[in-house]
Amino acid sequence: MQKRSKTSKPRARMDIRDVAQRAGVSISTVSRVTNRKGSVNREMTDRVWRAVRELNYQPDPQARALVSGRSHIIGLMVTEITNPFFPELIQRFEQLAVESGYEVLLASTPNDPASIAMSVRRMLQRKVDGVAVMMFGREAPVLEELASHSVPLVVMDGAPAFPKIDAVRVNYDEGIRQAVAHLVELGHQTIAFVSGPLEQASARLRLQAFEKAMRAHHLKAQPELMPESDHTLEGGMAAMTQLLALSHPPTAVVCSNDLTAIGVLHRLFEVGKQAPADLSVIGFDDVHIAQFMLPPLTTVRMSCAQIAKAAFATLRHRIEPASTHHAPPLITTKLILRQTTGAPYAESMRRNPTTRNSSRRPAGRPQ
Amino acid sequence: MQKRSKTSKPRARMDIRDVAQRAGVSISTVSRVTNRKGSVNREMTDRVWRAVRELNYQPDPQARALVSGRSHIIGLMVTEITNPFFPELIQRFEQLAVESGYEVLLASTPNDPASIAMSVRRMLQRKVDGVAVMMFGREAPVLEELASHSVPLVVMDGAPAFPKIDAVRVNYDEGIRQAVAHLVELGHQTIAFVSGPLEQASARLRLQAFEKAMRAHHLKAQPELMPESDHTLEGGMAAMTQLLALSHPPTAVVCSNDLTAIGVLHRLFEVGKQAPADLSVIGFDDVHIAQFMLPPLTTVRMSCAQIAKAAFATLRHRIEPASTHHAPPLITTKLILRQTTGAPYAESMRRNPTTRNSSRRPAGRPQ
DNA sequence: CGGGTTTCTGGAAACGTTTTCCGGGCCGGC
DNA sequence: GCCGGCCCGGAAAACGTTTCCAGAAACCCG
Repeated sequence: MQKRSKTSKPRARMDIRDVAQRAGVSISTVSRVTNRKGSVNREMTDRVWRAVRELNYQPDPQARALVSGRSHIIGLMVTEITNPFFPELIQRFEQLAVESGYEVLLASTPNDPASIAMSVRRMLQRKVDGVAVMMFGREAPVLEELASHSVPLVVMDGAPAFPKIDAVRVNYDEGIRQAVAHLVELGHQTIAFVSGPLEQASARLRLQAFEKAMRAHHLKAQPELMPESDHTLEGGMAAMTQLLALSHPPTAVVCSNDLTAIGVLHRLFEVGKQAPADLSVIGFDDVHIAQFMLPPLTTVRMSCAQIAKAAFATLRHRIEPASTHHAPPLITTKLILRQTTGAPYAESMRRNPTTRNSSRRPAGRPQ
Repeated sequence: MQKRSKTSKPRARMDIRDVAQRAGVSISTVSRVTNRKGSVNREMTDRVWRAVRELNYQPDPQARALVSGRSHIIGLMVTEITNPFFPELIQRFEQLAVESGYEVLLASTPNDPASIAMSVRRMLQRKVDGVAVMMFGREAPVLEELASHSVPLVVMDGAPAFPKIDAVRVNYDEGIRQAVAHLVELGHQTIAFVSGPLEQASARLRLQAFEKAMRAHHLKAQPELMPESDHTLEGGMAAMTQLLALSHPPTAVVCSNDLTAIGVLHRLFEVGKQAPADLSVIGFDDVHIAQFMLPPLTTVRMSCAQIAKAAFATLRHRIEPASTHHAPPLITTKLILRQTTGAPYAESMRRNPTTRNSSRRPAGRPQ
């Protein structure tokens, strides 16, 4: 105890011993009070809290983690950080984490297995309390390694649930069903779907939702109308190039995400055409910038706030089983009508420049 | 030593003691070897490394941090994570950090002082080795608090250098000069500038660069042609609404960032006009999506790779003065010509749809 | 050949917590 | 009134490192 007094210079940070001394109790008591573990006398509790306030004591997370084994850090693994959907998701997730006393360790890895493996090692090494995984395909090895160390895990993706791994579940069907129904109602028959990388579960699920919706309308989903892309702007352009080369090009395209849709619109522009007059385009995600496209992009909205909330809730429940936990809801999706969809073009209106401008407004506007 | 043997169950993680035992040396020696501090016999060094490999030993960062005081964590404070420029920056920065053995702790705070203060506290508590600050105005309090704890600090913003704080310096002048020159060459006389939030240093510097460029061309930068906006899509729209209401609206608009420019384009679309026929628009940043706008956005490019590199290099140099450090270069900016700029409309060409298309290519192409 | 200096090594003390263990006091029951 | 159990508080043992310190060995130079 007088060992402390040897250090002559005033230390910047307060110690648990300082608090104990000031409150006139032992350090064990201080620990018990601040962690709300074990029971201590009411009066002592007050004294301790007072001392904590007066000295502005903050326990050292490192020391705490060293002995307790819990770091109060949550790992966040992201690949496609370029996709504007993710920053929003990240921000929301981080906010929730902080509110619950966790820090967020970021790992924005490229999508190759080596980098991912490296990130996992880092997470393990830092002893994260849990990991949230945002969308990469081939997640199996990651999940396995983390799960084998029994690190709580949540994937924000409708991945088929591994035994010990939670997943945020999204109802892709509803939104995509609405999208296809909308197009059919406008009179479209040949509808294409530009899918994401099929190694990703979410991309597969979206594709399946599309196929299901098409079947529901007794339309054939032909393989050449369903190119596999990669959820990037460039990928969208490439896919559109493919579709334009077909002998019977589609009159409408549903895209697996907004970035793809924007790429499609861009390619369309490059060949001197535009939506919705020459092609109807529907995106997915409803990223913030979608409504600022020219024309504003019709898309299927998926609330990233909901996803972040569900993801964090399930993760937290795994980490602290005591915390209250209402089973997170199925994330909903729904069509947002804007201006990239309209009736399939008729020859009558195609080569008429005056109607082109007026055709910017889509034909039917339910809602 | 035989204390260890009491633990009967096999522990998952390897200890420094395991390594020492296996290599037949003391733990001090192991520490010295793995940290490359102090000098040890060549043969022993080999033995230690071999043991490390064989046991797959990874030191516990928590324990290491506890005693050494260095956490090997770098804080990353971001506000406008919605701005697509930042995800790219974040990813690059994180990658550099990881390559140098650091982790990145993310704090994506809203822009209010309370949240920022909270984030700073978290950083301080986790004993980050350094902090990189990405663009918020009113940074003074943060910087002061961190600096007072002598935490190395770098702001990615041309902020006027505080005494002890590094800043990545950007040459805004060059790119904006090119932008204005380009517009003047096309024949524009009344050129507007939609600025960012002037509490941000970077926004102020961009505005000043514009004013300087205008003066260089003997053009007046009138206040009503320089609305203050906020670097968001919505802000761009609002500013454009203002500009459209003027009795003598501008024929060209330079924007403080791409998001603003996209907002401007969108508002233009809403009133039935378009770039470049009715208005020339130039953005700033050259975010990836800019080239996918319809029409592709002419903008001033600022390399986020360069910024990330410079930021990390300066920060690292502060943290480990030993590390090699070439003074990071002034970040360059330059005009990227795309399709949102053209000659100011003349009545003769306005209502002529055929020339409209051909005017998409900007007239002059300096550079 | 000896003394001093340098190089190398191991032991042990720190770092700031949580947690276990134990003892003492108090209460109730017999 | 005595004993058992229960609550509460303190001492001390971890946790896994780095770092200080001291001693041994080797080396250099006179």
